[in-house]
Amino acid sequence: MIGTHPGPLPVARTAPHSILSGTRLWKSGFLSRGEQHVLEDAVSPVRLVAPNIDLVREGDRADTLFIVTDGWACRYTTTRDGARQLPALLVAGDVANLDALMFDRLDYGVRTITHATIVALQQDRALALVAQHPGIARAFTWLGLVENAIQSKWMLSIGRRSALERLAHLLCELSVRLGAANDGESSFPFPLTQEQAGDALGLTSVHVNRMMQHLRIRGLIASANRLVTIRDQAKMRQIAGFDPRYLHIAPRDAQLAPP
Amino acid sequence: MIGTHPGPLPVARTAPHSILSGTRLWKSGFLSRGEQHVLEDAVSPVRLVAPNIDLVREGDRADTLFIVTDGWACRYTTTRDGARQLPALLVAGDVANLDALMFDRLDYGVRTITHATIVALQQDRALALVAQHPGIARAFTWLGLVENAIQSKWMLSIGRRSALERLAHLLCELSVRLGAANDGESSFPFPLTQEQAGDALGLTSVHVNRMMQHLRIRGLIASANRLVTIRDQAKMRQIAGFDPRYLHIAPRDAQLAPP
DNA sequence: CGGTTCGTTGAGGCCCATCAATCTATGTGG
DNA sequence: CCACATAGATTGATGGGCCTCAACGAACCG
Repeated sequence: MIGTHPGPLPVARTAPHSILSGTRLWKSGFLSRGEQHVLEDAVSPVRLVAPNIDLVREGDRADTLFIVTDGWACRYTTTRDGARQLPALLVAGDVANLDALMFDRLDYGVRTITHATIVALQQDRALALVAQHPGIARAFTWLGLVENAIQSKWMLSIGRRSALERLAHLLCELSVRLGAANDGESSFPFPLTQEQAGDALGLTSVHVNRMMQHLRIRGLIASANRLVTIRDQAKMRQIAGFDPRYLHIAPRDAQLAPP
Repeated sequence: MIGTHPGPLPVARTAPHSILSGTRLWKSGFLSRGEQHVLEDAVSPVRLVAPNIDLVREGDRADTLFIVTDGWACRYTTTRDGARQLPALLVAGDVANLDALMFDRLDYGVRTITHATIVALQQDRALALVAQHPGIARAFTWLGLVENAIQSKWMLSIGRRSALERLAHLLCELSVRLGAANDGESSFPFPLTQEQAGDALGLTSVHVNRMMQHLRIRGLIASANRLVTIRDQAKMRQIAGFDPRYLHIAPRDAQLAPP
């Protein structure tokens, strides 16, 4: 569904067809080859999940980490009166619920957006791996820190940017995270319902619709059957105030990973 | 300025007057006594900082972790046109910039709010400690995960709650984080300027002012010289939709910490 | 005591929510 | 293959929550 990531940075490849290559854990560059194998072995068989299925519900016990290997999912939180906010969009390669590593209860839910392939990792096994393999430990904490950085930027968007800027910022972010071309034009899948986009941006679906039109009419984007193409990267980033560094796509010392 | 935290949960005390006891790293319960000493030794001498001083500016190199041992500080981010959003408020015991552990550049700034006492930890020393001491590693990643959870809740507030609910939620959160009494009334220092509160909540200072009055007139809070008291916890939590579990004040296995 | 920061209050307006209707696309069963 | 159902996109009208601008009061401080 979502193509595998060719990846802008050439990561030392190991087993090219392993289920977890392409994962952010891998791309972090912290895993030795041995650790990669150990992790592959610890993980559950791949599971295919239909759209709009909860992997975890808000407040559920959390004895399993989920890794999204294909498709889209999201974390979601809700207020008592049913309003929904997505703290994170999860694309191929993302770990859905890092907290499950150390918490026994999640205060958010995880739900698929598209058809998705999911791999599970039991909490106790993950903890054991983290204790025994420094590279795995580092990869996990690195992921946590990156998520933190992304969330901070989302807060800035939701708290201080206009609806148009917010939407533009999200599209710029996804363009980079999905590894779409960074020059001139860039196309990437965007399977979100306008309602889901609104839940990510703190807006209503109606207003997302109007802002999308705004961007379309201005010739900044085009969109057709769940695919968005940014026609003018420079202008979009200008509107959004987007600077991709916060995504930490290239970790500080990916090249320095132990052999 | 801000009192030391007696702490609602009885943590196994070690050196009672050590500079880092009272810190969330300590309270995490993951540090063995030896690790506590090692950490104490690795840390810079205490530094007193005046209000409104940047410890790190946005985009600065980040070779130092800062731990707030007394007073208040905040992380801040800004848009190109100067709007400010605080992704986090930092009170006594918080680590200001966990990311400095693995990133070489921060995409947010850290600034004091009140007079504060700060302790610094060099990145390379921190990394060495994390590599050698599993308890220290676990404490750091646990802290990162908790910060994640708090940020998610803030996003929900900013994205989906009304101004009144947002403010109420923040006050409820601070009441718990500061260890104020949880029954009936609870008083705690609130040194934020209304403008700073607005920057935390995604509001203007004017509107924060109006919402504070709203809460005051309804008899829900009282505030005088930088001190807030919540008069009716139950009703405040009701308004805010506040459930303290996301703060993870008591870590899952604090009691299980190695001796 | 003058300056500066912060809190308070008012008037006016805009951005986005709300409500509601229509249109389109996709799928389903007969 | 069509009738129908359903989910999602689109459009319009209306209103309100919060912002903006501006002025004034209050507290703090050298």
